Amino acid sequence: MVNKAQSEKEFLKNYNIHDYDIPLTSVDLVIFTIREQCLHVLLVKRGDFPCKGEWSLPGGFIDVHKDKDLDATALRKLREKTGVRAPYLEQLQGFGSRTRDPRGWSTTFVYFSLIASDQIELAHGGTADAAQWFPINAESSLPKLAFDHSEIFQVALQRLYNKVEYSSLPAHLLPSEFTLTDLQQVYQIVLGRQIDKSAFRKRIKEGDFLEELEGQFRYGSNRPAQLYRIKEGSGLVYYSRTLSNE
Amino acid sequence: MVNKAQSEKEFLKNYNIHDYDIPLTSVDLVIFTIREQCLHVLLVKRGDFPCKGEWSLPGGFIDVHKDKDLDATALRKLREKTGVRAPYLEQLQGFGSRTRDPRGWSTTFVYFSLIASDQIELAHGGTADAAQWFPINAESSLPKLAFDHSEIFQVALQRLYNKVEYSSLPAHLLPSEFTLTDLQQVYQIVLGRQIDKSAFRKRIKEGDFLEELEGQFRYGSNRPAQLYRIKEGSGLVYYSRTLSNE
DNA sequence: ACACTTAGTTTTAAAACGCAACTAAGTTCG
DNA sequence: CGAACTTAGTTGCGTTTTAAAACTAAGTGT
Repeated sequence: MVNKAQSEKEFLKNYNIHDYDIPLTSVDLVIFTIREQCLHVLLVKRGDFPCKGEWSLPGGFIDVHKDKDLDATALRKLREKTGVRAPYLEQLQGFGSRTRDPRGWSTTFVYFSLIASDQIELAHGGTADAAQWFPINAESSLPKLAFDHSEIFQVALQRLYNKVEYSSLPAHLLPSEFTLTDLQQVYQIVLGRQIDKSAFRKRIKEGDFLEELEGQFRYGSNRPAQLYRIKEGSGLVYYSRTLSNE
Repeated sequence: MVNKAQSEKEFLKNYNIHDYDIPLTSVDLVIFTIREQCLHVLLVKRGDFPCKGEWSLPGGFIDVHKDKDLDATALRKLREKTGVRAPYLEQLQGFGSRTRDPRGWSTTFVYFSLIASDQIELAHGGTADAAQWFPINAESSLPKLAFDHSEIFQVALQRLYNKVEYSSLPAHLLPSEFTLTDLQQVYQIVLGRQIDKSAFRKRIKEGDFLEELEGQFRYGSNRPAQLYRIKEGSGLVYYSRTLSNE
C-alpha cells in the first residue's frame, strides 16, 4: 500500500498503522533493593501465555491510551508491582529481535530501578502474577527466566556494578534516613569487596549530595552515628575516579 | 478481544498483533565523524511525510522480514546512508511518547555511531533523501530537526563528551592508521580543550588498545611519527580517571 | 569506673599528577 | 654540508592525592 498524499494533513488521514507489519513493543523493569544485607531483584511468575508459569522480569505493554511516554509506562508498571511512587528510575537499554518472543518480532525498553526495601508493598492480590524477591549472591542463582530476560538481567546487573564504582547511586537503595556506615555497607555489598573508610567518607563529602540531619543520631551500644538523607533535588553524582580497595 | 487459549500453541494460533493498539517503532542513528579538524554529524532531508523537507537524523522502521534484531536494523540503515560496514556502533537510548510523531504513539531506538571520514561514501542516488554532514562547533548551529530529533541529538552529543573523558572511543573517529598526535587532536577537538602530551601518551600506553605498525611512519618536514592502529578485537577501554588539563 | 564497640579524624609514606624542560630525528634553507 | 627549524617522543621534579593504619570520640554494658 502506497500513500500518495500531497500534504501532511492528507497523508495523516490516509495513514493506518495496521497496514504495516510492525513489532510488538513492551517495557520491562529490573528492580533492585537491599534486604538482609543482600542485593535482591524482583521477579514475577507469569500468569498468562506465553511462558505461563515461568519467572520473568516485571513489565508489560505500553498502554497508548493511559501512558504519555515511556517513563510513564515504566512508572505505572513499577507502581502496580511494588506500590513505590518515587523510585530511582533510569532507562537501561532496548532489546529487540525476531526470536525473543514467540508472538513474533518484539522489542522491549528495559528500565532499571532502585528502591528502598522499607518503601515496598508487594502486590499479591487477585489474579495478579505472584511477585517475589530473589537474592543475588554467589551461593544462590536465579531461576531460568522467560524470553531473553536472563540476558537482560545480566546486562542490568553489570550496569549496577559499573555505576556503583563511580556514582552516588547506592544511596537510593537505602531507607530515607541512614548513617554513613549504612551507605558504606551498601557499596560493599554491591561491589563485593571492602572499601576504605576514610577514602569513602572523603568522597561522600566531596560529592555533596547528603545532608546531615542535625542533632539526629542512630543509637546503639557504642558511639551514636549521625543520620543523613539525600539532598533534595540532587540527582546522581559522578566521581572522576573509582573507589580504592581497603 | 480476550484470548482464552488453554495451551501456548493454541494461544499463539489465536494471537493477532493487529487486534491491539500498539506504538510505531523505528530505529534512528546519530552518526559522528571528524572532517577538517571539526566534529560533524550526519543529517538527512526527509523525502516523505511526515515532516517532508525537514532535516532529521537518519533512520527508519524495523523491517520485520529483513532484520533479525535491532542491531541489524541499525547496521542496515547505516550502510544505506554511508556505505560503512564495520563502524563503531552502540545503542544510545530509547525515546517514546504519544506526541513525538504526528502518526501517533511512537518509539525509537537511537544508535550512536562513530566512523572515519575516509570510509564514507554518502548515498545521494535516486529518490533517496539528501544526506549532508553538519559541523558541530560554537560558531554554527544545527538546523531545527524533525520530530524530537533535536533533543535526541543533544543526548547523543552529551554521551559523546562523557565517553571521550574516560574511554578509548575517539580512536574510532580516525582512519585505520594514525599517529598519537592525530589521536590527541581528536580528543582535543571533541573535548574543546588542550590536554597534556605526556599524560595523554601514558594513558594510551596503559590502555593497551593500540598496536605499533612496526617500521611505518608518517613523514613530514620534521621527525617522522610512528603509525598505530587499533588492536584487533579490542573493544572500548575505560579509564578510572578523567584526563587532565594541559 | 573501666572495658568494649563502633563513629569519625588525623597522620604519613608512597604513588600519581601536572607541567616544563629536554632529547630525537627528520626536512629545509643558506 | 651544516645549521636552523619543526614536530615526535621522553625525562625530571615539585606538588598533590592517595591508601592504609593509627588515633581520638562518645556512647553502652558490667
